[in-house]
Amino acid sequence: MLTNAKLVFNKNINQKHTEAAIKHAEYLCLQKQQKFTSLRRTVFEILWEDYQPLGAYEIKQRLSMRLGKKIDPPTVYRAIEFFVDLGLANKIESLNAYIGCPFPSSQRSYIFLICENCKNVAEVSTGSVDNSLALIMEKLKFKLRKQHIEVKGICSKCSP
Amino acid sequence: MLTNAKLVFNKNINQKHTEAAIKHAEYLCLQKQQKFTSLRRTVFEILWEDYQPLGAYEIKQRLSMRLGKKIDPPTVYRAIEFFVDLGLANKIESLNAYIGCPFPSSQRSYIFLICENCKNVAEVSTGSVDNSLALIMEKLKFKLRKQHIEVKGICSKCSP
DNA sequence: TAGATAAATGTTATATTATAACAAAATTAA
DNA sequence: TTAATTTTGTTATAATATAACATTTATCTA
Ligand SMILES: [Zn+2]
Ligand SMILES: [Zn+2]
Ligand SMILES: [Zn+2]
Ligand SMILES: [Zn+2]
Repeated sequence: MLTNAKLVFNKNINQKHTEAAIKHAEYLCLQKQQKFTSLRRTVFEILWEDYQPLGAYEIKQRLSMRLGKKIDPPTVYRAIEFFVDLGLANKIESLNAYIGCPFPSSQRSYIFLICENCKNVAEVSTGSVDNSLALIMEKLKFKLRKQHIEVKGICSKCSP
Repeated sequence: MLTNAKLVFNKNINQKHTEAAIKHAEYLCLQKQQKFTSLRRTVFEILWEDYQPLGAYEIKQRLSMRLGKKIDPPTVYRAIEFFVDLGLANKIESLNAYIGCPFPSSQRSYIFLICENCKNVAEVSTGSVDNSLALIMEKLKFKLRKQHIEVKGICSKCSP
């Protein structure tokens, strides 16, 4: 029953979650003395608006729409980097895409489940894989700073 | 003691391993009715020559040197794709780089250990992480086709 | 508050990674 | 040998990302 894991599907993300994410971002920025500027807020909202991985240029386009002016790549990449550095967003490497992090305060790491059929991405936070990994890293005397797990296959909704 | 894991460091890769990898590639191509052409062989050798992740354009340059003529990107990407599809090479997503696979026939999957200091990459094949992952995927009814794990930190040689 | 300092954003240009589309050559099949 | 298939060559371009410097905005200090 996944008692030791948390799963986040995009369909389950709603206005409430988004608002909570924004609140959390505001709080974290305050705590870390970082500025949650208007531009950054807008990018953050975009990252959450349908909770799907977005490419930088897709974000750029949406940002441009919202602000009613042309936006250049560095503007977007800077905002993305800001949130990734704070752990409030993640890059999905195999998609070159970015997504808000639903477990920003978790000490655990995440697994991204990428459905090759519907293209939806879910994110699961779990301790068991973390533990297995940590054990191996310890044996290898590898000081783990960051782990990144992406899984591709077919999600439950897409399989018969 | 890592009895249930195999680790491959680039320093431990030598001529013998490379030759074995080539033999295996030849065999697999024969088995799958794929052609291990001269061009592909050269790319394969490059992928193994110092067993470090190489970007496509680095491979392109080395290939160009070896063949003494200009090589265009599609030529390189095709060869890379050929080996990745056969499971004889892997892409390290966070580096946009490619590396020969030292466990081509393993049913297990791999973990890439990327040292942020010396930039070396090791590859470890282990069952325990696989099992943890498989368990979660089963619970989530996610049909796992492929998993990809990248770990960043400091390797044993670089830590005091 | 004025002026100095630092941080964020704007702007232009360019680097890096990857693929589309079509042509020619080489291999394999009929 | 001709036809079909696969591989490689070639040209052009798409997609992703960053460097460098200018301007604006926010923060600090005197
Ligand atoms: Zn990438
Ligand atoms: Zn996350
Ligand atoms: Zn699906
Ligand atoms: Zn190292």
